[in-house]
Amino acid sequence: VNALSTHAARSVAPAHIVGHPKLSDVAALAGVSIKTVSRVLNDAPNVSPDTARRVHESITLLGYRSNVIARELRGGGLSNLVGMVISDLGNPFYAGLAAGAEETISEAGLDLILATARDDGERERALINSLLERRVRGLMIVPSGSDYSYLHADRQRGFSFVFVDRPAPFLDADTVIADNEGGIRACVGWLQKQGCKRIALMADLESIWTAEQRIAGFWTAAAEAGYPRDALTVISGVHTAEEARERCTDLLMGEVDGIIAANDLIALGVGEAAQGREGIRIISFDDFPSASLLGVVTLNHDARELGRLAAETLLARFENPTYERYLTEVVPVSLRGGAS
Amino acid sequence: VNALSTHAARSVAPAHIVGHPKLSDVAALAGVSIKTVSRVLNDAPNVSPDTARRVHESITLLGYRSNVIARELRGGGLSNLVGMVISDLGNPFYAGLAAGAEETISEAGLDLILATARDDGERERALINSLLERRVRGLMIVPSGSDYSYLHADRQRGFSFVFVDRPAPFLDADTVIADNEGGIRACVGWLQKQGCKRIALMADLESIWTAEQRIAGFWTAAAEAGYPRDALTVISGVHTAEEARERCTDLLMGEVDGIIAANDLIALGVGEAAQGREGIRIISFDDFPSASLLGVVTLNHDARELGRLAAETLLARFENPTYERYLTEVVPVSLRGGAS
DNA sequence: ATGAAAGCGCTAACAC
DNA sequence: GTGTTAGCGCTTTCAT
Repeated sequence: VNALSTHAARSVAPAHIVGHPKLSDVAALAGVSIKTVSRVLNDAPNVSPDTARRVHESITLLGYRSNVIARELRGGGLSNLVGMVISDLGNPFYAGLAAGAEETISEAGLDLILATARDDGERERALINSLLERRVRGLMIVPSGSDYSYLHADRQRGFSFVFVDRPAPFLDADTVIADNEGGIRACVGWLQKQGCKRIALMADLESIWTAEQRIAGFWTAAAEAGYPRDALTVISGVHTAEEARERCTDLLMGEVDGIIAANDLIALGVGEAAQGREGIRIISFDDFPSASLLGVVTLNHDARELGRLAAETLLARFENPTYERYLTEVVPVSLRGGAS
Repeated sequence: VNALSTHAARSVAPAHIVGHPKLSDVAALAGVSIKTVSRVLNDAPNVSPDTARRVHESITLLGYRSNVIARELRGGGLSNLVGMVISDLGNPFYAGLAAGAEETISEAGLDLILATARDDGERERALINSLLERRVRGLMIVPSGSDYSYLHADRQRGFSFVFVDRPAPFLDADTVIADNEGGIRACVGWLQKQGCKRIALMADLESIWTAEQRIAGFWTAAAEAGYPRDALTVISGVHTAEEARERCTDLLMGEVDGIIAANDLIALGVGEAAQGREGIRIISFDDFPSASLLGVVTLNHDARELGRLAAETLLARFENPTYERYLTEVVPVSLRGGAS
């Protein structure tokens, strides 16, 4: 798919030109020069009230709409668009991320342009390039790719990137991630406190950084907690709620008495599969709406909040685009509802 | 909030200029004219292989990125951006709508720019105007406003709009909506078949068109089905799952034995409140992930599908922007899993 | 095979 | 208070 690539729009019918009136049309109708119209539009001083009125009349009469493309070009090239690349809007976690980011971005008077990479590194790269060509003001990315060195020059040049949820391999840039290891440690701790003897982690594709981190964290935390190796199970490569439910039956057959769901989708599947089963504890890394209903305990890992934080980090970076210290914010996560 | 309005970006720090190299920089380095570079970029004929190579080298050396803003301006003004205005990304229904639309739009080689109006008519109007000023190719709107006559001129001019989920008051334009009345009739029918004697509808704010439609449909369908007026309850103004849960306790106290949730959020709240209660049937207009788990039956009202359909309608409209017949597609909804 | 000039719609600098 | 000129980065005539 070459979506979003430079000339991608060719695949769609040629744009029938929409006849927007321009400054000169307004000027002609009002009997003034285009500069005067421009002044009126920008409430610049030195316009006689009478002229201003005439211009305004012509504007509404013609249905004139200022052309941001032209203004931005003239103004030096940077748009007030901010790009965001996520993997999938259908996933509540990423939708929440986008919602939080959009909120903060629009409060700052900027617009968000959203694209979904579907965990496809190739597609993601095309999307990012296209966004860059559109001269967006900055970019928030939930990386799906494996090498971001191609963005080095842009970053050096003062273009602002923030990577969210996962760091960018081979690129030093601002990053906002959750404390995956700490979160998993909290999960393990909670299960242990509940008296679980044999515990399992179910995680997404290991190619996804967060999954890999959480798996690694699980081994470490479980060992530290004193669980013997043969009391531990890890099931990975689970990408949908449906798959989670299916893979879960194996666990439930076994002697596992505690399960950690590494994300919301998995928690949904595991929660459903374990409905009505006694003596099995379930905890989810991500927070999600129907968790309590399913009897699933969660961490306070909130997508919307993460999105807001990412956007704030980007806005902060705008103030100092070429400052060479890139920061990685690690958002702590703990059991929802506070301590213990 | 004047987010997305013409000069909104002023609220953020002035853009430090990101020094993107331009065509002339590449040309200078390669020792050719800018026209030649342009030719290479557009794989135009009549460029000697040797020159092409030199140009390509310069491009990568400088990290040149073509400027879409400039190209679009030159090319006549229409971008390959498609705008979408929804009420809230945090609501799974709208997120699904956006996901479906994004999929279809990006398959057509266009990009989606997403904005959220938060059910605020004022904000929505500002967003739409801003998108229009950015010369997006077309616009998909889930309307929150009460009067769209201000878009009349743009539509006449050949600008493409598609309204989704709700029609646009005072504007004749392409529209994609669900069969709200038919859906509610199916809900009532199902409850009746289950033997429910006293049924209730819980709906969103009546100011929202879909809520109002579903309420009206409820009265009609229930009457047709032979329910006496005093066997019917309507609770409206319920905007979140939390509210739905709270308002539900009243119903559960009463003799109601069948509840229709007019949307997914309400279904979630009602479903939770009714957990473990015997002898009460619940059916939801919207389909949603954990429905079966909650013991909630749903219609096959799928947001993603609706989003795809909206995008397809827009793409079709692009082919014939000034064709004066605007169509309203009413998507039928029925009990999920087929008949009866 | 390559280049010079004009212009997309707008705004900034300087006239008047 | 108002108009003229130039130019943002690019593509499109039209020359050469």
